[in-house]
Amino acid sequence: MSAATAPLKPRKSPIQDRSAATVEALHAATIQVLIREGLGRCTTTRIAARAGTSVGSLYQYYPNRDALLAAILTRHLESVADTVERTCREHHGAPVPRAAASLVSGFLAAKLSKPAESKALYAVAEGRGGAVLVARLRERMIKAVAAMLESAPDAHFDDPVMTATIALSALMGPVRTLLEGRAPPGFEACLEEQLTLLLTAYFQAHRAGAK
Amino acid sequence: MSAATAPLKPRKSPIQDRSAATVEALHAATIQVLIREGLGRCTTTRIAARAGTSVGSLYQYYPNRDALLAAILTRHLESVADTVERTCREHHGAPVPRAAASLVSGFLAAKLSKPAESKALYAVAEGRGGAVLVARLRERMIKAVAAMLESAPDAHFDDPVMTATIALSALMGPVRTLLEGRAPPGFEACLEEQLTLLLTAYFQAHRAGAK
Amino acid sequence: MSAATAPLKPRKSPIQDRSAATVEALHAATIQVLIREGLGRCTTTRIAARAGTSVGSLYQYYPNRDALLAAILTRHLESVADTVERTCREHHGAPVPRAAASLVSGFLAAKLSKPAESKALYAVAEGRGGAVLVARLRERMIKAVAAMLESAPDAHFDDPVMTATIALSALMGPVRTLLEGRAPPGFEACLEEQLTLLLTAYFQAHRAGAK
Amino acid sequence: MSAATAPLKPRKSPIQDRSAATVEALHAATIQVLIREGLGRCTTTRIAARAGTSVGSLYQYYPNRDALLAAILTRHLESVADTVERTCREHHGAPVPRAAASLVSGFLAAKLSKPAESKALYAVAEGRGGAVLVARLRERMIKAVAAMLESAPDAHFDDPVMTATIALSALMGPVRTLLEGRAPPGFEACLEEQLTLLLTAYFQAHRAGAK
DNA sequence: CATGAATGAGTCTTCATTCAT
DNA sequence: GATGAATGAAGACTCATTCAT
Repeated sequence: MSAATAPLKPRKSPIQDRSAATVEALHAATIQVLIREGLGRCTTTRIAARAGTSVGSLYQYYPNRDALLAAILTRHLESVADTVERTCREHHGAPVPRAAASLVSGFLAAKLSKPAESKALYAVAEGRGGAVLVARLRERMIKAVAAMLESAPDAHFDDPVMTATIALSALMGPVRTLLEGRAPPGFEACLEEQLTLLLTAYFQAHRAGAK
Repeated sequence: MSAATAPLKPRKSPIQDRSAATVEALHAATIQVLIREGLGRCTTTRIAARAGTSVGSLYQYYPNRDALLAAILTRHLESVADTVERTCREHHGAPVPRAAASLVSGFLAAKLSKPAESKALYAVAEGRGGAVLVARLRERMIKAVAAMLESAPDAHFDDPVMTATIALSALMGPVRTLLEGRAPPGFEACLEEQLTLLLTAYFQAHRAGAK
Repeated sequence: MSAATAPLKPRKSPIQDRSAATVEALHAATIQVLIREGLGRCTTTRIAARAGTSVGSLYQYYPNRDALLAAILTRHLESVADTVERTCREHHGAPVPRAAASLVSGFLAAKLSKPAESKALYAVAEGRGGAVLVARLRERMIKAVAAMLESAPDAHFDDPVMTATIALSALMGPVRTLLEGRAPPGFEACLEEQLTLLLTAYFQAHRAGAK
Repeated sequence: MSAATAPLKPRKSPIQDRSAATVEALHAATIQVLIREGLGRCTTTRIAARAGTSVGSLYQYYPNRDALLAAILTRHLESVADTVERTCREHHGAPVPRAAASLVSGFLAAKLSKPAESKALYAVAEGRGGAVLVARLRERMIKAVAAMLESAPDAHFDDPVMTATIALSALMGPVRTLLEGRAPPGFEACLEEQLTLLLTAYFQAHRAGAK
C-alpha cells in the first residue's frame, strides 16, 4: 500500500484450473508471509516463494504488490461486513439488549476466527489503498447497524447513523487491543460480555423518552 | 519500525543547546515528512534535509532510523498518557459521570490537538517497535483509569483494570475512525458528547448493587 | 533487435490460408504496437493480443521476437528498394533533371506513404539485426541509381556508385527529419521540389566536361 | 530513452571534488558501454561497473537512466551545434562556395572526431527524450546556417530557413551512412569533397536572378 | 563535529520463451 | 495446431548506513 495512482484491481480471472490453484496459493502465501514476517518483509519474492510459484505468476494475476494485498484485505473485510449485515438483518425489530448482544457476538466471531490474519491485516489497512477499503466496508456495516437500531422497539435514535458509527468503532477498539496482543490476561474471556454490556448501556441511554 | 535487534534509545542526551536544537529540528522534520510523504517515504535523507542538517548529524543522535521514529512515537504517546494520568488524578473520588466526562475530554484533547501528527503516527505504531511502546503506555493509562474508577463513590467495579481497558479501547476506536478521515460529517462535532454518553452508561451499568 | 545469434528467418512459409492470415495479422499488429507503444513496449504478448492470437502462435511462425521485427523491417525496406529500382529502370537513359525528379518522387512516395510506419521502423533499424538489412537494401538501391546515372546522356560520372551513395543518403536525411516530426511548418510541402533541386544541381555539377 | 514523463535533468551538481570525478567517470563509462554493448545492454549496472562506482552513485547525479543518456547526448549535440554556429559566424558574408565548404568541413570535423561515440548516440537520439534534444539543437544550427546564407553576397534565398534545413539534413544523411559502417570503401575519403559539391551546387542554384 | 558522497543489498516489475493442456 | 500459464533472469531504482574530508 504505497502511494501513487495505480490500478488495484486483479488483472484477470483464472480461466484454467491451474490458474485458480495459483491464485489460491498466492492468497494463502500472502497471509502467511504477512503473519510471519510483517508487512515490511512481505515482498513479492517471498510471497511467490512461499506460494510455490514464481513472481511472474503473481504479476499474471495482480498488476502490482498492492493489488494483491488489497485483494486479501478486501476478502477479510467483506467477510466481516457480511457477518455484521446478516446479523443485523436477522435481528431486525429485536429489542436493544438482544440486538447489542448479537452484534457483538457476530462481530467478534468474524474478527477472531482467524486472529493472526486479522492482526496482520491491520498493517495493510493502514496503507493508502487500505484506508479506502476500510472506509467502504465500514459504511456498509454502519448502514446495517443503523437500520437495526431504527427498528428497535424499545429505543429511539435521533441519529442512528451516528450512533451506529460510534458503536462499531467502540467495538473495533477493544478488538484491536486484543489482537495486537499485550492485553491483560483474561481479557478475551470477558470481552464478549463486556462489549455487550457497553453497547447495551449505550443504546439504552437512548431509550424512548430518555434524555 | 522494521525488525532487527538494535538499540532504540537516543545516543546521547542533548546537553548542549545546539544538540537540543538539532534534535528538536529532527523531531519536527520527521513528523512533517511523515505527514506529507507517509511512512514509506519517510527516509533519513528527507528528514535531514527538511531539518536543515545532514544524515550524518541524524546518526549522531540516533543509532538508526527506527530509533528516531520510536522517539517521536514515544513522545506522542507519553503526552497522551500524561494527560490521561493527570485527568484521572484530578478526578480521584469523582462520581462516574464527571469522571467519564473528564476522561473523554482529556483524551480527545490530547489526541486531537495535532490531528495530522496523531494520524501519521498510527503507521509508526504498527511497526514492530511500535507495538511495545503502545502497550507500555496503554498500561500506564489503564492503571490511572482503573484507580480513578475504584475511587468513584457511586459505583463498584469488580475488575477495574478490565473495565478501564475496555473503556480506553472503546475510546480509541472512534478516535481512530475520525483521524483516519472518512468519518460521516458532523462526526467530530458530537464525538465528545457521544463518547461521554458511552462511557457514562458503561460505568453506570456497574453502579453499586447493579447487575 | 537485441544481440545474440539466432536465426532471423521465418520458421515456415505460409502455405495454408490460415497461416498466411495469421502472419499478416502479426505483421499488422506489430506495426500498430510499434507505432502506439514504441519499440520498448512492443512485446510479443502485446503483438499477439492485438493480432488476435496467442504468443504460442507467434512462435509458430517466428523463432523469436527479433525475427518478427526483422521481417517487418525487411518488408518495408524492400518495398522502398523496389520502388527505387523500378523508377531507375524506367528512367534509364533519361537526362539528369528528369532522372533526379523521378528518383526523388519515387523515394518520397515510398517512404511517406505510411509515415507512422516508416518512422516507427527507424527504431527497429537501429538494432543490431537492422543495420545489416539496411545496408543490404541500401546497396541494391545504390546499384540501381548508379546504373541510371551512368546512362544519363547529359552528364558523366567518374564514380557513379559514390555519387549514388551520396545522393541517396542526402535524400534520406531530410526524409528522416520530416518523419521524426519537429520539422518547420511547410517543410513537407516543398520537400519534393527542394530535393529535386538538390539532386539535379548535384548531378549537373558532373555535367560532361564540367570540372 | 523510454516513454513516460520524468525529469531528465541532472539531480545535483558536484560540490566536492570526488563528485566531479564520479560524474566524469559515469559519462565516459556510459559512452564506452554504449559503444561496446549497444543501447539495449547499456544498463545502469553495467555503466556503474565500468565507471568503477555503484548504481547508487549514478542515481545521486541523475534521477534515472534516461537522464544520464540525455546528458551524454546533449553534450555531443551541443558540441556539434557549437561548431556549426562558430563556423557560420566566422563566414558571415562569405560567398556561397566558401560558406558551403566551411559548413561541410566544420560539421564533418565535429561529427567524425569521435566516430564511435557519434554512431552509438544515434540509438540514444532515437528515444523519446532524444528526439526533443535533437530537434532543439537542430533548430540552433538551422538558424545559424540560415543567417549565413542570408549574408551571402552571391545568392539570394527566398526561404533561408527552409534551405538551411534541407542542407543540414542532406549533410546528416551521408554522415550517418558513413558512421553506421557498411559504406563503400573510399567513401570517407571523398566525403568532404562530395558534400561540398552537393551544397555548393544546391546553394548556387539559388544564385541571384536564377530560377 | 558536521557533511554529504559512496555503497550495494534488496524491491518491484517486465518480458521473451517454453510447454502442458 | 492453438492456447495461455508459468518461469526466472534481468533491469531500474531506493535507502539505511558508513566514513573520508
